[in-house]
Formats: sequence, C-alpha cells, structure tokens
Amino acid sequence: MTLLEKKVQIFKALAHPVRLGIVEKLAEGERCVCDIAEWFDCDRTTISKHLSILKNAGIIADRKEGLKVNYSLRLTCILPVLECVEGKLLDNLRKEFESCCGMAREDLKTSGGIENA
Amino acid sequence: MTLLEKKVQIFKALAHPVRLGIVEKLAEGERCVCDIAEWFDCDRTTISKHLSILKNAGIIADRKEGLKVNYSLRLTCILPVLECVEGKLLDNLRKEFESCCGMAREDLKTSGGIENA
DNA sequence: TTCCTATATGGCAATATAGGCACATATGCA
DNA sequence: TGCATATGTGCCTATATTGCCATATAGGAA
Repeated sequence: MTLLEKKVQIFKALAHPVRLGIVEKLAEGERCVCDIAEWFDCDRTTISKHLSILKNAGIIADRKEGLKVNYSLRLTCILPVLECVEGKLLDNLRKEFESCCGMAREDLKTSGGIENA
Repeated sequence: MTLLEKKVQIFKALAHPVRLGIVEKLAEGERCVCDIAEWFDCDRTTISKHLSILKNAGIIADRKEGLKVNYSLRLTCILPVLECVEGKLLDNLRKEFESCCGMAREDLKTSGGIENA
C-alpha cells in the first residue's frame, strides 16, 4: 500500500457520519464499545465494523479491559482540521445569511440578529 | 445539510487517490483542467467529475479564463493534516523496519541504514 | 454564422460500501 | 465445566461510487 493509498484510507474512514461522530466524541477521552454504541441508533455489529475501519486506518486504538474493549483517539492531528473546517463552514453560513438578508456585520453584532431581520 | 454532513462531504471528497492527488498538487498553485488532466491516466470527463466533487465540497475554487478553467485550493487548512498524517505514516514504517530488522536507532543514525543490514 | 477547442453533464455497467441478521469468539463468574 | 455478557465476523441485500462513452455547453477564431 502506497503512502497515497494509506492517506486515502484515512479519509475514507472519516467519510461517514457515524465514524466521524465517533472520532469527535473520542476526542474527549477513551470509551468502551458499550458507551459508543449508545450514541448512535444502529446495530452493535455495525458499530463494531465502523470501529474496525477506524482502527485499521490507524485513527483509533483499542485496549482490552476484562470483557470490555476501550477505544481512544490515536491520530489526534485530525482534530485541528475538524475545527478549521467547522469554522469555515460556520463562516460561510454567516456570510450567506448576511447577503441573503442584507444585514451589515455591525447590525449583527449590536442587535443579535435573526429576531430583528 | 447539517454541519456533520458537510464535514463528511469534505472527507468523502478527499477519500480518492486522484482527488487527493489533485489537492496535493494544487497546494503548489492554481492550475487549469488541461494541466490537471495530464497528471493522471484517466478520461478528461472523469477528471471533470472529480473536480466537481472537490468544488462542491468547498475544497477547491474555479476561475474562468477564456476557454480554460483554473482551479485552486480553497480549504488550505487540510494541508497541515496531510503533512501530519504523512509524518505519522513514515514514522510507523520506520518503526516497523527497525523492529523487523532488529536495528537500533543509533545504528540507523550513524550507518545510514539498509545497505548495512 | 460555422468551426474548433476546453470543459461539463447524462446515462450506464462495474465495483465498493453499508447495515442488519445469524453466528462465532472471548472473558468472567458460579 | 456451563452460562451470561461484550465484542467481532461472515453473509447477504440495498445503496452509493466510479469511470467511460456519447453528448452538451461555452468561448474564441474565421
């Protein structure tokens, strides 16, 4: 597997709402599969498979503790890009809102926005 | 489309060798479709679709210039994660090599490596 | 206008991914 | 040992993605 293919594997692993959700939650700390499964409305075996995909990509690590398996974030350097992307997306939304509703930035800052539009 | 879905769209767009290659190359500067198409061994219509996917995700921007269309990187904050991921992957490879061939780090540093193994 | 070049789009077949069910495995307890 | 709980895997169908071809659109030149 080439370096490019490995990088693609990482992005593929992140390219799913459940898996990205898992990564964002694991940023807060290690969790067992039982906890992770409760965050989403889908079969436990589906969660197992998503965790396996994230683990194979090197994004998370597992640690056995008795019957339970705990997963934690390993590739922490993906967190800054998540923040940045979120910032850009919110910025775009704000700009769209302003141009659509014709409100100046100053208005937004002083009035608080939507309820005065 | 929720924020999570938008983020997933971005990672989906990056989760393809040709598209990730385009992004990495565009980091060096703006290029026309004609240039981009020459980097890869596939149909021009395929390249067009890949560019469209990257554009819809907000990763690249297009600029018309006569007959040609120039594309450039817009979401530059994905570059650091690419570097970091590449660094981690290379680090893993180095560790695997060392443990597999039983070489100490000092040996690698002073001898230069493979030819003395 | 007509022709040419650059790029984009619709359709389709091949391939890949997703998710649930049944089942397998692993660990702890009695 | 036998049983219960936590997690993982194989198989299957539904859905999504990929990439090429044919075709469409857009801009420039004659």
